[in-house]
Amino acid sequence: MQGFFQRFLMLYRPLISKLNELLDDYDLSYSLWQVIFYVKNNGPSTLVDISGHYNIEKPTITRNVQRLQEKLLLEVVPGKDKREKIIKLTSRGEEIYKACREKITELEYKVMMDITKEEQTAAFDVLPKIRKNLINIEGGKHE
Amino acid sequence: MQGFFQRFLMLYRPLISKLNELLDDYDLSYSLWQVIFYVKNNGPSTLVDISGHYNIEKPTITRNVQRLQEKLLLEVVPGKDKREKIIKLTSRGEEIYKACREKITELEYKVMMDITKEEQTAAFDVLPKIRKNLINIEGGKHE
DNA sequence: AACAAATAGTTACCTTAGGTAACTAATATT
DNA sequence: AATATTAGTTACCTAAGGTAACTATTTGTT
Repeated sequence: MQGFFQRFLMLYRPLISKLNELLDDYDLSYSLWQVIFYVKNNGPSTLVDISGHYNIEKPTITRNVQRLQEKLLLEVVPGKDKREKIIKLTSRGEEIYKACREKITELEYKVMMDITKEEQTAAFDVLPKIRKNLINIEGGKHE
Repeated sequence: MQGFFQRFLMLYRPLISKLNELLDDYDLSYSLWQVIFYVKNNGPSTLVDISGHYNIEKPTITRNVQRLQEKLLLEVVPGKDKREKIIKLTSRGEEIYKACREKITELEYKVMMDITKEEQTAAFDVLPKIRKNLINIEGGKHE
């Protein structure tokens, strides 16, 4: 399947910029959206949870959480373990989540219009498999 | 097909970092590789060709071409139209291309091992369709 | 209980990959 | 000939991420 990565990566830039454009209406970017998305779908979380899930370093998440706090979309409460901070959506955060979720789903729908259900499903299933394989190979760094 | 973008973007970071790791052995990064790849597959090209193909602004391509020239992988000759510069692979560039191409194909193979031929093909075909749809929607900027 | 090791989060600073505005030189258009 | 467009460049900016080194708390170990 030579050329798969090429095709994959040719989609990345148009997609991320379309999403950023869409999210810009809510004063967000995809990297901020990811945090909201995680907290919405996994419940109140720590920084380490989010960092681990996306494989993004803690300082980056710290910054993004801080920015979302300033926008009043997240609130942070101390955990029982006093080192931890528990990150939650505010009600404003919930609203924005819903609005963005709808817009994104709508875009997903539009962009898939002319693609058969079977192909959609295949692609949908393939992506996480590739990811898993890639991560398993990846002895590169963590040895 | 809600969640497709999410799955897509969860693959991006591991993939690009794996590729950068691989290309680092040849003192390249994916953004430099893209230029080599284009010139190899489309023949001697101008900066505008490359910029247009990847939808990346000219200054970025200028820089990447300059870096590849320093590495002696590309050479640049003036075009008939004297505004243009024609960008070609050097023989060293051809060699590096071949070596990287092999490594990348090998990785593509590994990462697809446990995926049926049908699913592979479906995913392979779907990606450019989505890209096309996305770009057609995208009145966002160029109006 | 006391102390060493690990963990959560932060701060300061760096890197990569890209973009914008404004320019020069050359070619096309009127 | 004068004007507009195009190819490429330069200087400067931005977004998104990383690393190293730090503090404050747990957790484990003796």
